[in-house]
Parts: sequence; structure tokens; C-alpha cells
Amino acid sequence: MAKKPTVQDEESLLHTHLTAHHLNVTKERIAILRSLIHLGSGRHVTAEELYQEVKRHSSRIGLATAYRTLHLFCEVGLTDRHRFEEGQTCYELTYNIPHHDHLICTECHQIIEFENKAIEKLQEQIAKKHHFV
Amino acid sequence: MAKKPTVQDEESLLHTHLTAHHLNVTKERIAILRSLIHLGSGRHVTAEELYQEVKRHSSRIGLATAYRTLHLFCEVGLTDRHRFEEGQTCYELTYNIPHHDHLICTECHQIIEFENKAIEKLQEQIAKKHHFV
DNA sequence: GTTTTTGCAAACCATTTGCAGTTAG
DNA sequence: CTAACTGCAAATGGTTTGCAAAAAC
Repeated sequence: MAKKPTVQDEESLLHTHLTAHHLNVTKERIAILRSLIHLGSGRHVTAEELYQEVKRHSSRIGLATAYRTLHLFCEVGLTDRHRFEEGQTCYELTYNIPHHDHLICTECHQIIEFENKAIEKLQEQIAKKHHFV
Repeated sequence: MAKKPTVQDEESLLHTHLTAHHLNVTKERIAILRSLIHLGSGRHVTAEELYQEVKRHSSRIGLATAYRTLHLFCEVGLTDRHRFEEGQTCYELTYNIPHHDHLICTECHQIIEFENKAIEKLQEQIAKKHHFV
């Protein structure tokens, strides 16, 4: 498991990822990252949930900002985006989290995360065969 | 590749799958299955596309019927449903099509389908470990 | 004849967007 | 100061639903 970044880390993490893309570090983005970390790395969070969490623990933000920021975090590599079979799009903080796959129960929609080096390797081989990165 | 079922086959295919679930065989469902087959097994089709295709080749149907029928076909095992990262939900006729995985380009969203026995096997092992089916 | 299915239009709801005001650099 | 960012409310768009008419069995 990844260790939680300190508040200090959060800001430098943002600086690193945002300034490299010519993006500003705002208090909303800090609050959102903080809430993502608080909810836990590797946890699947919807924009709505994140919005509620930020409202609870930090300042009030607009729902649109939650959406915009999550998109942005995906672009700069802080989060991954998933659209599972059911429900809303969800996001997952990827800071310090190794790549993994998901196994989803078709009945109850429970999600199991797993890592498997062999599958990784095979995926890569197939990707290469089709000129994918 | 799977060979296309004949018109004869289509109806018995429907009878087999639908009556087993206490569902009626209607002209709309026949038209929809026919269009799915015409578009090609293994092809990803949205409800909207299917709706247009049915309108073009057979009788006029309502869009809601396209949605309802696709859900139904999934339940009885005639189609699979996918929600890829971008765009609309799409459906894929699974009649005579072996299970496979998808590889999706994050830039252009091109989709490659592939079968890999080794990955299948590993997926199953992991599923079993977590008491999944 | 009873139950299921359909088409239509309206409702839904997650997500996006336009815009005027605010903030970061 | 200027460009980027935010909040709000309105718009969007894929999907679902209520209901009365039509079809299946």
C-alpha cells in the first residue's frame, strides 16, 4: 500500500503535475486533492461523492469544478477514470498506486482489484503486436 | 469467424433464447436481431445506430424499443454490453462469437479485439480466488 | 381474453458549458 | 495587469419511463 502524502507533499505534488502543464495551483485543486487522499488512494470516487467530501472537510466548491478538476487530474496523470458497467463515471487517485485490473461482479457490482504480472506482460505483448502504447 | 445464421435460424435462435425466459417473439425483435446480424457479429453497435439500421432495412421502430430490446438480448445472452471510456454504450452480438478482450487507443479510441487463452486462464484463476464466476 | 410489447413524448440525471466575477502568477 | 479558474444556472444528450394502443399467445 502507498503511504499517504503529507500536506506538504500534496502541494508539491500539485506543483509538479500542474505547472508542468502550465496550469495554476488553486485552493480548490488543493482541497480536491486533499479530499481524494483523505478518501484513500485506489478508492473509486464519483464526482458527486468528491464534491460532497470537499464540502464537508474543506471549503465549498461547485460541482462543475469537481468535474473539471477530475478531468484535469486525469490529464496530468494524478487520477484514472473508469466507466464500469453500472452507475456513474468514477475516478481513482493513482499517486503511488501500481497499475492493476478490475474484476466486477455482474450481480452485485462489487469490485475486486488485482495485480498480475503475467497478465500485464501479455497485455503488453498484444499491445505491441498492434502497435499500441 | 462465425457463419451468419439464415433467416430460418434467426427465428429459432430467438425462440430458443426468448421463450426460455417467458418472453414473446415479436416482429420488432426479429427485425432487431436481423439488423444486428446484418451489421455483423462482433461489431460494436449503439442503440441509436441499430435503430437507424432497422429503420433502413426493415420496419420502423421506436428508439425506446431498440434500448429495451438490447437490454433484453443481454439478459438472455444474445448480446454483450460495453461502456468504453468514451461515447455511448454499445452492444455486440455474441452468437457464435468466442469470448474476447478489447484494447482501446486512448488517443483515437480505435478498438482492437483479441483472444488470448493465457489471459483467459489467468482471469479465471483470479476470479476463482475471489469466489467469482 | 389476458399479458406482453410497442411507440410516443415526457422525464431523468449525469455531465458539460456560457458567462460574469474572482483569483493566481 | 492578464490569463486562468470558479460558481452558478441553464443546456445537453443518452437513456429510461408512463401510458394508452396494438400485438402475441
